[in-house]
Amino acid sequence: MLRETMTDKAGEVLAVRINGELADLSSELMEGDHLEPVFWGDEGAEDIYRHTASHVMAQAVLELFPGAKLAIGPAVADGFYYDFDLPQTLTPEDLPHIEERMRKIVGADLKLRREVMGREEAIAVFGEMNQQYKVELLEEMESDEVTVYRQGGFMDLCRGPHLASTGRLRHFKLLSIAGAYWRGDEKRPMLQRIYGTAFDDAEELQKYLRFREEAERRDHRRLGRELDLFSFHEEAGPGVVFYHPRGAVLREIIEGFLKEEHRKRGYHMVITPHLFRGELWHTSGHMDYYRENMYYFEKEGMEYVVKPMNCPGHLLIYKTRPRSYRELPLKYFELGTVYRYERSGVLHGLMRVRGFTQDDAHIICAEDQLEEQVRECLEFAFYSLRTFGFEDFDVFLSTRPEKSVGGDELWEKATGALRDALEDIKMPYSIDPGEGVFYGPKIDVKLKDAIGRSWQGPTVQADFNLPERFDLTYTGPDNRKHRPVMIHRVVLAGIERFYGVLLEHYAGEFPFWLAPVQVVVVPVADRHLDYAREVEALLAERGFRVEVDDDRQTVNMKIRRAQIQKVPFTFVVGDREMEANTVSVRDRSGKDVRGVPVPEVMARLAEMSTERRAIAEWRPG
RNA sequence: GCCGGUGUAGCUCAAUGGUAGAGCGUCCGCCUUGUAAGCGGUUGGUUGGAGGUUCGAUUCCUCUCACCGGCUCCA
Repeated sequence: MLRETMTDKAGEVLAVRINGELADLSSELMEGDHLEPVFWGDEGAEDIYRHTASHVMAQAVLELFPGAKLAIGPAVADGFYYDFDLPQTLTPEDLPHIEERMRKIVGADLKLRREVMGREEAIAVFGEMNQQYKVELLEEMESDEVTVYRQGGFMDLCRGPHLASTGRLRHFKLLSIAGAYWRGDEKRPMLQRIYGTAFDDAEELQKYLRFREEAERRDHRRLGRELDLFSFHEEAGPGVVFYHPRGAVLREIIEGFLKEEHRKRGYHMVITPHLFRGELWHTSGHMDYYRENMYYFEKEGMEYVVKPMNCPGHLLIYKTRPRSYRELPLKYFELGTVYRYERSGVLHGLMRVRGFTQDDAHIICAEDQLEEQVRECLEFAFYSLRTFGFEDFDVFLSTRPEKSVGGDELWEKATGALRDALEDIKMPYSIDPGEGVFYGPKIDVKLKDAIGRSWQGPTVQADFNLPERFDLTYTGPDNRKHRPVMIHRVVLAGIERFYGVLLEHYAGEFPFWLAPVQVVVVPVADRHLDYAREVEALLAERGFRVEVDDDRQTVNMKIRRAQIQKVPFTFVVGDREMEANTVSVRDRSGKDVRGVPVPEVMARLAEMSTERRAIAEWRPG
């Protein structure tokens, strides 16, 4: 029946949809069922394909390591994995062997057969096979019937659906081995996870593998070293960043942008200390809800905390005098450096550090101003991200977490305001249940970089709790005291992380306005050095970041060095240029234009710079 | 923090239970250079750290630190 329906493309059909539900190709049909074929590329097809690949891998592992116990093995975003409890530890050298065995299983073209089984029976069967993890899963299941899939001598507890046979699997690759806790719980046994990926199309697999190489090429840790931007030091401890001169320049540009844009929008810049008494953190609730992330110590019998957040400091400033409703919304902005303890295994270059600076602001306003303020924050955030070259975003609304302060009513009010603001600007979003901060719900913006990866970006958090804890008030038009609400928000968020994302986004090839070194002037021979210096001085006077490569090296070598350093423009100056007061402009793409008059060069560069244009090429014009 | 891996010159990487090596870089010469590597020489290491086994350890063992891939957590 199915065969006939699928006609000549039958060989390509991976599964079917019966009345909209994905199902095996071998499913039995009922009268009146609506049937759709599922091809590679259709929604859900990848998951089915990779899930089958994970079964084949499990079979291979079981054959190679007879004592293996199976945990779970789902399809994930870019592939699949399977967790095993093995009598021995795997090494990367094992992967090719497992792959080879997988190919054998694929070659044998084993049918995957679905079978419905009583839960008790399944517990007995898997118990017999010493598959205690499967037994544990079964014991927690609700329904009396479960499904298993068999292929050859291999059997796995599985909901399906699957490909019809192992022979249907075309292109796959095992990628890495990692540790993973049983059910993600660190109190449970550590299992060995094998990651892999699978595609029906060879070209797509190649594309994915190239994507991984590209990601490696863009790795900010590598670029940070190659471009001499920043470093980490074992003797200074992990998770704290040292910015080199060039790296500090880029950071200054980012911070300069932030200061300017905040000023334009009516924020007041403040500066608060890094070390406070513990008392303040008890008032704020951090000591109860954030303690495990904080650095604190005692001196002369007094408890001190290295600030993990900037909010309490800003509230102290608010409280220095009585406030009027006329002052609201009051917006305090700080490039606030905070320190948070992160478990040693989670640190990752600039993306996850222990000391970082946030572009942090706290907006204290009346309740009826909340929604508009949230909206302004979002607009500010999107404007900033676009300026830095990010165009694609995903937005999430995170609701009340388990550990939290404040009553239900406050949480509902705050969550409602965030939702309304999002709907107001017609920004599509999804809900992240329980992912809010302990003092309030939040909006998270994730940004997509040049190769499609998602990164945590701006957050906007509504907070009805801290104003209460700190007893914030303002005098209303009615001459009575009112309780303000506050917004915590960051635009680029942790500057370190944003810096890392930016580096990877551009693969170190920054647009002109962001490049740490914008121009290298290359004199052809010694006699052109003075002229090169003149050009350098002219550019530097206008605020451009320029260097002369005065090394006694060939022009080729000096150009090569500038190119490797990803400097946007190289100006070559020799006899002809010196004579005519011009430079020859070479951009990063390798294009060069000879004999451009210096005034023209200056004007063009100024344009690129002040407009913060996302380019660094010399276009004819 | 946990599981696994890695740690050799500034960088990329060799080597081996018996004197630790290459390329690039550094530095010094020569070359005076026209759009991605000119030539020659020179320098460079307590093999992450501490202990142990051994006649002898960079290699084997223990502890420790950092990093990498994950788990978990987050800006």
